[in-house]
Amino acid sequence: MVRRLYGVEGFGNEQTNLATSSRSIRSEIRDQPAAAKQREVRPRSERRQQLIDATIRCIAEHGLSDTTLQQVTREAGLSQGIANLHFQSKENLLAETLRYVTAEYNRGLLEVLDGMADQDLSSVLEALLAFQLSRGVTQRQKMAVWFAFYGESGARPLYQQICSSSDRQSERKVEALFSAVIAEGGYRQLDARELATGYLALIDGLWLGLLVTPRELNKRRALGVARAFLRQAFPRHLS
Amino acid sequence: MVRRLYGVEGFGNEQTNLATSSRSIRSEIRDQPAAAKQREVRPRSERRQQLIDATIRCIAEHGLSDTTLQQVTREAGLSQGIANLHFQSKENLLAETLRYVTAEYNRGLLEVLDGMADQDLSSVLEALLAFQLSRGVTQRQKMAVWFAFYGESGARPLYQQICSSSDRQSERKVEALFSAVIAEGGYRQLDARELATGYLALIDGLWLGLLVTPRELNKRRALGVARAFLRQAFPRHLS
DNA sequence: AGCATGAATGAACAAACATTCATTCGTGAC
DNA sequence: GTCACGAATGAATGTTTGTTCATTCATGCT
Repeated sequence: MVRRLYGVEGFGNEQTNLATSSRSIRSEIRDQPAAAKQREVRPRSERRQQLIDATIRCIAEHGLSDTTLQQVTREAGLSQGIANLHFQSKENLLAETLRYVTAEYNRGLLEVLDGMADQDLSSVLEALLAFQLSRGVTQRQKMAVWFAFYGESGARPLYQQICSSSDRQSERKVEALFSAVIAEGGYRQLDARELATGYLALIDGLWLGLLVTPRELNKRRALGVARAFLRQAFPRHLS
Repeated sequence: MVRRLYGVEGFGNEQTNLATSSRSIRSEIRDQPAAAKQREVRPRSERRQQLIDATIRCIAEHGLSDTTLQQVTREAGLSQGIANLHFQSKENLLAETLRYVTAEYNRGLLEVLDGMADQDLSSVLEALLAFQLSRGVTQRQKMAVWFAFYGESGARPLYQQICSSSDRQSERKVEALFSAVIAEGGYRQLDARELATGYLALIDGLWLGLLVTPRELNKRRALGVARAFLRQAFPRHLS
């Protein structure tokens, strides 16, 4: 529409085609032999996931501030406008990326806690520790994304909303587990809610340490610290 | 230099002056009566601090991604180019802001721990808790800045370096305090370093909770959780 | 085989950005 | 009072960015 103000229709086309072919010729000379870029049609959900994955990689590598749509679409091996096509706006792509990362984490947590309903509580506690400090959860790429959004959430209500609903969900699950452990172990003096808040804050802090000071804190030490916390609370449930 | 390529000297000046005065006239009509903005000369250090303070407010309000030099200089009530004049680049201004915030925190921590060297250890522990969850440290403005940089530090070596050197400093101080408490209380089974790592991670996690989920976690509850952690570890030092 | 659909492309655009620098003007020395 | 210094200003600049949309083309239906 706006472009119509400048350049007649037929001429516009010729101009575009000329520019395109001269560009192709130049790339053939400087880059690989033309790269034979072929257009591929894929279902919407697949494209969206492809773009979310690329966004995660870009945030981890360049930070949230320096992540651009051009980087994301290049990382995904797709064209400029495709992010807007599938997500309408950059803002929306970022929000969906945050939603995806938090949902993935909560799904994993649910699997651990609900999938072990028949096991003894000591094993569930160990499984919880193992999951929260597992390779998948603590990989730099994921933590970088997580905390990039946390950092912005102070100023962005939408991010804050997504993060806090995720937090509430996991806190409830952990609190329920701790309640069961307290009942079984007869740890009369403990408050399940307070303990869950403390444990999850400790885990958040350890993740932050793994991200920011990897020299000082590695996964093994973090696991030791977290286990010590649970052992102090539930001495009869952890070795 | 580049501007010289375009527009002759005398003409350029006239153009500039014209644009300026027509703008002033328009603002006089729409805004306050000309506002009489007067130029003030102040020492370099004062201007730098003024800009750092404005940067903190901008990051807290708009987030690190959306903080621009125009916002910062407007917030400071100064002109466009002054940030570059005193900090060379935006990148440098942000780094100096992070340095300032971390230094301020570490100075406060030092005052508490070294200033109470003559007091009994129970009081020092209480003072530590009180400081880390004090009004000054936990105000949204400061925490927002803190975590905004933490979030980006995964991708920015400079931020990571500043944050981690600050962390190391405070960890050493707290570890020394815990060592003394362990010796005095005869808590044989405890490892001061592991406990300090855990305690500081817990505090980080609580700060994050205060920032992201203020509905779920307020300062009083956070203080309760942190005190419970220390009471579990040092029962004979905390009520 | 031909056609209609809409996914994919990428050049163009407007807005926003950090940075530069000629100019202005407050300030202290004489 | 005059002068020189340099802090402060803000218009101009070039670049980068998100977004738009005319065009291209793969795909499945008839």
